[in-house]
Amino acid sequence: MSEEKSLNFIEEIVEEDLKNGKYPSITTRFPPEPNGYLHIGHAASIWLNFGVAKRFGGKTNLRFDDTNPSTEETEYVESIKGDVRWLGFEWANEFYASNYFEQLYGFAVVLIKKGLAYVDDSTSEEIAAQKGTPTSPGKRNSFSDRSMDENLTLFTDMRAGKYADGTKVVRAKIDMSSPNMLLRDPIIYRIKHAHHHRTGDAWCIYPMYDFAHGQSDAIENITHSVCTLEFVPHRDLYDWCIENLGIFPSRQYEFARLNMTYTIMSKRKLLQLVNEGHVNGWDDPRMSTISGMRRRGYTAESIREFCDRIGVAKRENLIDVSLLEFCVREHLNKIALRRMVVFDPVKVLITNYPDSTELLPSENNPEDHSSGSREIPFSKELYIEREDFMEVAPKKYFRLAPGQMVRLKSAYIIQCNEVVKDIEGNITSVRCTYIPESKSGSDTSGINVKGTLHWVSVEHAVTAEVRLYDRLFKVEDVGNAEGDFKDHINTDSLHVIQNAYAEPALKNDKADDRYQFIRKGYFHLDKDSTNDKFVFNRTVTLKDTWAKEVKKGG
RNA sequence: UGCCUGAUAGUAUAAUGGUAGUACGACUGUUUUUGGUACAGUUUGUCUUGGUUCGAAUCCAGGUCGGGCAACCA
Repeated sequence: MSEEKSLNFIEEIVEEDLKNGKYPSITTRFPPEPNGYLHIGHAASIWLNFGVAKRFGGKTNLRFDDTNPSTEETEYVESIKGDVRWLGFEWANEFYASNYFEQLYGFAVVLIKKGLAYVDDSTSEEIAAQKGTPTSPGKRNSFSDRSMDENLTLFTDMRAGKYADGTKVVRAKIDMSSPNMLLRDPIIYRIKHAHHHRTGDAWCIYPMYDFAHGQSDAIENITHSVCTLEFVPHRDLYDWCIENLGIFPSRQYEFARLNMTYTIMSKRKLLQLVNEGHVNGWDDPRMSTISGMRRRGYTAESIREFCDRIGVAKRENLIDVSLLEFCVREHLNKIALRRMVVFDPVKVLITNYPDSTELLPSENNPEDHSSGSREIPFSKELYIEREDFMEVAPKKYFRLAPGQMVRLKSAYIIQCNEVVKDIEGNITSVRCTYIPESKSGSDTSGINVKGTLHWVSVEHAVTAEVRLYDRLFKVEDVGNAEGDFKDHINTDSLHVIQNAYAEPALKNDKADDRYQFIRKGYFHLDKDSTNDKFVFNRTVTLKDTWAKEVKKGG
């Protein structure tokens, strides 16, 4: 399969560790904080963590890093589980850092007893000031001299709820002059009288990330703890805790997080878009969330393929969103059912066609003959796309124009004879004649035309709402653009067509189907659809070389 | 001013002292009842200066540029 494909640097480390017998088998984990919905960047992390374990016969835990009760909610836990499953991954265990609160508390006691932690009554401003700066060392305060017994008592009282938020913290006693700021006696426990989504009000002190993550890894015997580059400076502290606690030696490795053009990859900013109404919820099809992409019609397979193609490395990157679009087109091309839908209609009257209806067969997917075919009603009154007719056509325009011939997909060749306009000069319909011998499948006309158009019979058309999406931001590198990221929002990212005209076959299709509206793009039924109203989201357009040609021309 | 970290076509990623390759993009062309798909081809790269070596993207030294580090966030 992908056996010849070279290993990424994480996989190389794993292969080496396995070969050396450092571990008999490996365990990884995906550790989201349940404070928001997962986005495409998380998908890359999920793919990495689950993928590496799978490739080397190991397992992966799903662990919720829920050590900050004020931002976390059960709703997020549920959405995260749904997203991971939808992406196609199965976790060996579902764990929560909050499961370990008692053990973590015990670890802090161990540190206090070893003289490696103390209770500090300073304010956060004082603590920050005493830390020094990256270029000048910090200074310990007098609280660091408290006796072990006093620290133990104070810590017990903190847990018992005797103190208000912010009045005391526990700090690890490491090195106030370390060049690594994180080692300057970092805070490991703080007081928070807040309701936790799992432990309720059982606790009023909560461990900090740095005192929870590595220990949780160790408790679960995680061999390779993979995280993003911003945690590199945390690794010293991660190792310090493991070493001084004498627990399972999990190791942390870092890779560069995914950045994508025209996209934000920050839960905080995504939350802002939701809360301030710039989008309609976390699963708005314009969002880079997994749920948004799913609703838009992306397939899990195409997202996995994308992750596979972008690879894993340590250098900062900005991946072109067009690669993601390529991946989804590639997959959808193979599975999507072809349908004809006219967005902006112009009426075509075939003057020499009888007043009757004929059923014409058409393939559901030329890439997959097993998908069969359907029958499309054809009659003398049709809709075609307004942009497929021009009264005065440029040279390379292969579509309908006075005197010009085109093929109607799966039907006949027609020729335009006359343009009908209203008093204001707007084109209201086009009068054509058809070539009876040119019927698809039994064409004896000998005529070759360059253009093929999609169409819908007026009498048989069903209407549907179609939602067309554009990128949410106007600048490539939103994360590094000048000013507030909201200044760069594309206010024209949603275009709704209330009444598109679709061939009747669309009525019978199942909600989970993927469609290609011929010449228009890939579409997916939206959850807003009802029994009498269809709503389709455009997942992605087709590649459009004609549009490019037009742009070049003028 | 300190520490950590990175640098290969436009964008990603491979080559782990021995032919700089792949994908996407861009550009040509062929096929096509989707200006889609498929197929063929073209295009563009080792940050820099030295050093080690028969041989350096790879090892060493200096420089340049980018990212990160002083939350009771994760």
